[in-house]
Amino acid sequence: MASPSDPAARTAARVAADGADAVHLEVAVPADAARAAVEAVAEADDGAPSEEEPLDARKRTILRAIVSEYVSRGEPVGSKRVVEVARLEVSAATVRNEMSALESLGYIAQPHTSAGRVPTDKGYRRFVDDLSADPALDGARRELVQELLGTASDVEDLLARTSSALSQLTRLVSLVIAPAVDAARLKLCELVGLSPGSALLLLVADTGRVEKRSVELPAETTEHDLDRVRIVLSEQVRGRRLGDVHATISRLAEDAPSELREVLRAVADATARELADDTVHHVFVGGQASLAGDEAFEREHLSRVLQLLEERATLARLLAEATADDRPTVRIGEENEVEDLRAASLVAQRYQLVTAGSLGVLGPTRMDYATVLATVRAVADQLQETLLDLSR
Amino acid sequence: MASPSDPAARTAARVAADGADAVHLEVAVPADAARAAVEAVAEADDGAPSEEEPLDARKRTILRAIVSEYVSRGEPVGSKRVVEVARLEVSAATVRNEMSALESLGYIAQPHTSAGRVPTDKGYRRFVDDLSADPALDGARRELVQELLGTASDVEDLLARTSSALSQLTRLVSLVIAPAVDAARLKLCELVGLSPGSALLLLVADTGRVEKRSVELPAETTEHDLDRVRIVLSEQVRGRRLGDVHATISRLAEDAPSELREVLRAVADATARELADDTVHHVFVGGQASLAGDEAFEREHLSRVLQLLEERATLARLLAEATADDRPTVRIGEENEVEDLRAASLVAQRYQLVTAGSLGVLGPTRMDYATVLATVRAVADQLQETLLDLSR
DNA sequence: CGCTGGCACTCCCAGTCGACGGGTGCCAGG
DNA sequence: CCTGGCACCCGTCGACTGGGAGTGCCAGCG
Repeated sequence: MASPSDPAARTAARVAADGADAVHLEVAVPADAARAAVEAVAEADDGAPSEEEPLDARKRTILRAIVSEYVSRGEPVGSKRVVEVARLEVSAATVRNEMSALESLGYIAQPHTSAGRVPTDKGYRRFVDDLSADPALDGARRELVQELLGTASDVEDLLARTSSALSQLTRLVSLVIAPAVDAARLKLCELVGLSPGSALLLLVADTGRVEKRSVELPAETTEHDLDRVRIVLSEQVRGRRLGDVHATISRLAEDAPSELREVLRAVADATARELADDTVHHVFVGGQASLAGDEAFEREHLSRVLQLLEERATLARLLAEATADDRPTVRIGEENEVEDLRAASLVAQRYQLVTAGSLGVLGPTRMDYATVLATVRAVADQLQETLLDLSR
Repeated sequence: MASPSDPAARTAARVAADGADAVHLEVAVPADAARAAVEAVAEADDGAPSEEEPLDARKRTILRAIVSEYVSRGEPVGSKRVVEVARLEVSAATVRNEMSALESLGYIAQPHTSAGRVPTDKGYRRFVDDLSADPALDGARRELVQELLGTASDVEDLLARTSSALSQLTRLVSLVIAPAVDAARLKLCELVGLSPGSALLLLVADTGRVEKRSVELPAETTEHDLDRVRIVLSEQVRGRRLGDVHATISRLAEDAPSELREVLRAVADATARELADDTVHHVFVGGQASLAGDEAFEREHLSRVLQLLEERATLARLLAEATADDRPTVRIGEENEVEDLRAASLVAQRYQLVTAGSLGVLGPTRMDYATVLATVRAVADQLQETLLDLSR
């Protein structure tokens, strides 16, 4: 599989090509088969990190087979198919008994009596927990990630491209939120007069992020006043944290000569809005189109999810909350608090810069968790690296 | 939102609500067939594309009734209903004859033999052309527009909110593109060192728009060099047009002392990308969710349209091209060159600032053109006014 | 005791049939 | 030129049916 003349181009072509009828995973299945064989013999009891009920090796194998088969085929999978795909040496009837057990444990369910089985949220959860610690992305894709994110003209552009890459690679909705800025140090604080009554306040952080706010100036403000304010600001604010700017300027206003006080107050007002609006504007969403193609979402439902994707503030909260620690997080179906996402899964990871931002993808619960996890990890790593490069 | 007694709002709500059980019809095929038939018989007016054939008053009334009834109800409308809704003093049979005539003229079509009639693209076109010159928005909505757009902290924020307002008011996909900047005058040109190897170039236009580009500095650049470059830039570039910046800085680089030349070249490089990326980043899209609710778009199709909405560059081109003159533009179905928009209509209008930007909405051909046109106009007007205020 | 093949059963799905009804086109008469 | 009447067309809906996939259970086997 790995001897191409032009690896990057080939991967790109493949990624582009198989979109039509979604054969998601090439990674997971063969790996599963191999691991299944081993565990069937060994049956080493797992360390049981959280409160998972013990599942014997064969049950685990069967569950794994059902999940990956259902993910790739999209149809309920029956006992016969399980035998084939998991290469089990037992009969379908035996598997049926096991499946019946798995069902009463809540890992799988049948859409209708006498249809095949489908993983439940709990089943997916178990599947994900049982995944090998860190699934790696295959070389070609990793190269593609590097190619897509290696260069960047500025942070914002980079994040936008990250989002685009993520959605292209996974064919899911991608979410990227910019690192919070309140801990970043200010490199520049500038006030630009646009017209007699108004000015623009510019704040540039050492991460390269630029915030701007228009300021309504008192009517009697002179050019000269403005110059003085500019100097004061530039001197006093530089080097401070963005989160402290409002307090700093407010204090300046109190101590300032009366003719400058009003102007400084206006500037302080402008910075008050800063932190509230802040993250909101910096959520990047890509690949909504993929949702429409997915049968998991009915019209009505689809519409609500798309609406959710437009509420940047909610999204930011959602993602931030899901990436509380450093490890990749998977929220499956009902595990999502948000009502509209009960049929969806979120795979997210944090990335570090000065402060952490996060990124992830959102898609139907029926997704190829192994590959998606690997991709999210790889993209997060690459993003972090490029960001580091950028502020090197 | 608007009060429920407000007729326009009621219409909008109804249109939005009954999407669920609307019939999907292929307008194109029967229309083509009909037109072919006509041309075979009549073969008189082949060469006249944009000229409207005369239509007697009753036919116009009937067409109008069919369009508005179909838009609000979503079902093919029969002769009997036309009589009711248009309050005609003739019998259904008579109307049937007229409808038959309208059909062979290509204004309406039947989805299947012996179903009611549905407007063709040509029918909508005629309907729109026959609309009273400028449909006004009712008071309540106009107030709402003002409320939504009256205040703004900066241009970008304003445009984002315009987009949101537009999609909420029309329940369609909204598109807003920022005014092109190359004619705007620069108020500030600043170079901020972020780390030894890199800096950030800031350009602020008198419209309040901020452009930023990161610049890779030559390794040997000193703090002092940077200060000198900063002064040169600040002096030489201020007041110029954004479109001329690249040329100006390139010239500066040639004339500069050798130790500054490389730095200025790097800055010039950064501004080269300016105009290309420019408009791309400043397209605001809102209300995608409304597409999902609409039966006019099949899954596959929906997905392609959503994808189109993510290609900002294409969108910008599309919209700019549609708003060549000052008047509101309506592109109905097949009138759109873009393949994926054959089932959609675009209603757009330009707004003026220093240079023109444009905004509009995109939705199924089956939309309430009168209300939508009025809304687009009102929003464009209000936006323009607020922008003017902002740079007063 | 666990595994197996066999078997009856359940239920979805796709296709067929027929009644129904809305809407049309045409025609003969005012 | 308009009208009521009438035959006809066709899509929709419900009922019915056969096929098929998958299950649960059971009796028998190693």
